[in-house]
Amino acid sequence: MAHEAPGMMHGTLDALILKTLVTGPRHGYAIARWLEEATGEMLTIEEGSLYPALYRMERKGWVEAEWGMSELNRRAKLYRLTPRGRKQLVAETEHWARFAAAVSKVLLPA
Amino acid sequence: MAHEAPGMMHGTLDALILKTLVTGPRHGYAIARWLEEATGEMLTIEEGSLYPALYRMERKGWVEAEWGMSELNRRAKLYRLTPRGRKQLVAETEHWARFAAAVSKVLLPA
DNA sequence: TCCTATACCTTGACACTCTAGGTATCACCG
DNA sequence: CGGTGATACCTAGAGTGTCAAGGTATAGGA
Repeated sequence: MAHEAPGMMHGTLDALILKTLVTGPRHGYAIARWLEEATGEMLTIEEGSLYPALYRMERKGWVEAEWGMSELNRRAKLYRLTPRGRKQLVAETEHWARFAAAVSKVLLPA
Repeated sequence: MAHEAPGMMHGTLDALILKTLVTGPRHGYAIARWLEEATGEMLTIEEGSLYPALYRMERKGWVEAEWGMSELNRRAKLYRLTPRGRKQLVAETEHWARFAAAVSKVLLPA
């Protein structure tokens, strides 16, 4: 649903996408569906954010793309995590944990 | 310190600033210092983000400014939370809690 | 006198997200 | 057969917020 404020995903999108790929290669559309499903529609990736993010991460060497077939036998571009992507995910996860803890400490009543 | 990645504050800055003001009026510089101190240097507000954020929130009616004196008896612009600012803080805090929970659920090991 | 801390301000670049369009294929249903 | 909705990808442009890097001014201490 994402009746959320625009820009809500800012900063965490890469990590979320990378995380989606740890269990194996996935195509873009599946990444978006999986994330929605996994968070009960709480988090939604707009396609206008998703694809640019994937290209960005491909340029950085965090993921690799290859044309293939989806589960429904349709043309799809499959993204696979690279070793560097794995390292990046670890780093971003750690950063998220510390950042979230700090913000929560300030924002949420003790 | 803020050896953090650029853009880290994205989205949460307003809420953090508003929260800083619940205990009473503060001037910009004090807001930045307080937040650093409260998070053990984990979160830092760059001045180039802080002041624009305050003007933004003033325009939106979340805070009100008034020239006065700092604790050190220096000219300082004191910001005070308005009722609308208080409401905004509640909303943003709730949003943060749900957002952080969703992201953590995906990112952090169960 | 010089330096540091206090306190505020602004410009411009940068990065990311989102809106809002678009293409093509396939399955299903009337 | 035509229409519709889901799948799957793509892109241009706008909007926005954050940041880097400059700047001003004053007060106090060395």
